[in-house]
Amino acid sequence: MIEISSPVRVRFAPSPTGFLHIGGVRTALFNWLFARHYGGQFLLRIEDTDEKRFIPGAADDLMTSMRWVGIDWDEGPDIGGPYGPYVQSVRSEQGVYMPFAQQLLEAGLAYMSFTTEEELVQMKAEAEARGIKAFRFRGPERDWPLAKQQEVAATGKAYTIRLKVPAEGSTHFNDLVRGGDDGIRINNSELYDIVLIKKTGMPVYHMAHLVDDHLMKITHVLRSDEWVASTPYHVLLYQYLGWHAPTFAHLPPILRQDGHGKLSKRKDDVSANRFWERGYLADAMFNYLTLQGWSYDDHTEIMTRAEVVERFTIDRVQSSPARWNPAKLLDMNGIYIRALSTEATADAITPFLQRANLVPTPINPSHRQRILELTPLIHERLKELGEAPELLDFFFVDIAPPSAELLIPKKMDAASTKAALVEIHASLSAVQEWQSAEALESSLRALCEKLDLKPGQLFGAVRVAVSARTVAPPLFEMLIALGKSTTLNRIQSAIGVL
RNA sequence: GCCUCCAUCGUCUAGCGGCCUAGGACGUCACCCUUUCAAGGUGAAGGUCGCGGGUUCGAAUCCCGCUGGAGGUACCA
Repeated sequence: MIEISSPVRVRFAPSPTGFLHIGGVRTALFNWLFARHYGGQFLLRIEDTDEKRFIPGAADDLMTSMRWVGIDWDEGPDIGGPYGPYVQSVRSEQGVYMPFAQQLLEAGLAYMSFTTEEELVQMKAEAEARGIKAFRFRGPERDWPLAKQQEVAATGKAYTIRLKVPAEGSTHFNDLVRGGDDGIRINNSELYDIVLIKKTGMPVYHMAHLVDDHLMKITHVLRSDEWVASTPYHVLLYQYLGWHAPTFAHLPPILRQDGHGKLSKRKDDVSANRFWERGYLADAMFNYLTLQGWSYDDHTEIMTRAEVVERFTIDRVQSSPARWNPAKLLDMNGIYIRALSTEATADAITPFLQRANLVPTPINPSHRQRILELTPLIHERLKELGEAPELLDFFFVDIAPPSAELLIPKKMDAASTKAALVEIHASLSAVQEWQSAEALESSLRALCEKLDLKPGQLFGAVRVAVSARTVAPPLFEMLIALGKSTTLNRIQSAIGVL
């Protein structure tokens, strides 16, 4: 059993380089769950130290995605907090990071490096040519006295500030989910002198996140597993700065459906906003994501938010990768949709009907009423709310008469189908009360006997005649919803086809 | 290549030395229900616990090796 010392402070620190994809949401979610379960704070921090990849508006999009699944934060760029600001570019401008780089420089634990990117590429190529299998950059300036470094810098030559990693020994850290009891250890000879401050003066991730985590009093770092390889640098930095390192927990990656590689926003259609656009319920997404890398026991999958918060412990987080499984998500979405009330479902599908121009925007009372009537017909058949328009369009707009091919039931021909439809038209015309499915059904069942047709044949012909499709809601409820005159008109049109 | 991590049905997972002739879910298939499609019900197929060695009275569970996969190897995060 892993003991977690409360109170706990965790953060989600995305970089605004595009929309938030589902893997990012999962990372945010686990941090949130961790904070809520162990009783602590969850904060949001924007890591926009990469000027080249920055995308305007991405930060807002990302917050929208998080709010959608129900993740809220106690401190963040939009709401502030005691350790703000929560945007790294702003912090950098305020000079938050430089003093610490300076401290390292003065202690001889970092150095000004005048090697350019071009020179570095060349050095690598040369090393490779000489048969050196792994090139680990150590700047020639690493052993220069600081005064000499400053002298060259004073000439106006551009420089970066690099971490001076130890030549020997190894670096070790513990991880709440990976590496077992012995933790993870790497030889320092595998490390290279990473850049801490770019030549633009902007800190690199390794520097910025670490300074911020310390200043913001982060106690636990739950992040995606791609960071384990650079954690040794972070451990070293904490030592050099004389700070107590937070506890690490590297979350398992979410692999692509085919298992080859991690889920990526470029190759996979997994941006968070895609899911609400297609009609996924936030609760379903929350529940599904919860199971991507975590499980409660051997049989419980459907859980409310409160249940997950209560049950989420770090020791039940998987160390092996999860796999993106859209079929499972779809199934779960169906479960959550079916659990909705008729009213809630009607509200949920309304935007989709509006987007398909089947109902006006804003909605008016009569259309709202109409949607309410129609919702029970498709409610339990819905797996994505976005399917609603195609399931319901023929209730709102005129349909082209179905083709003869679609209209003619099994073991029947055009003539017999036509004859049957004429009889159906007559029978239904005679129905006075157009409100009872039972009345309509008994009328048509009587006709089945009279014409010696199976219900499947006759009902099928009616279904196609009024909806122009073979898959539709239950027939009699559908006829009632359609109304008597529309039903009869469509049957009449179908007769004309044959 | 090198470094690190990971390894149970097609997929996700339960399992932390005897309860396992390995449990659940998704998916698949069959049947029932039935006017179509769903939903629901019942059931089936599907795993020599990646492979090979150990440790132990006993291993899916511990150790070692191998193999496979993923991640990292940027003045990106």
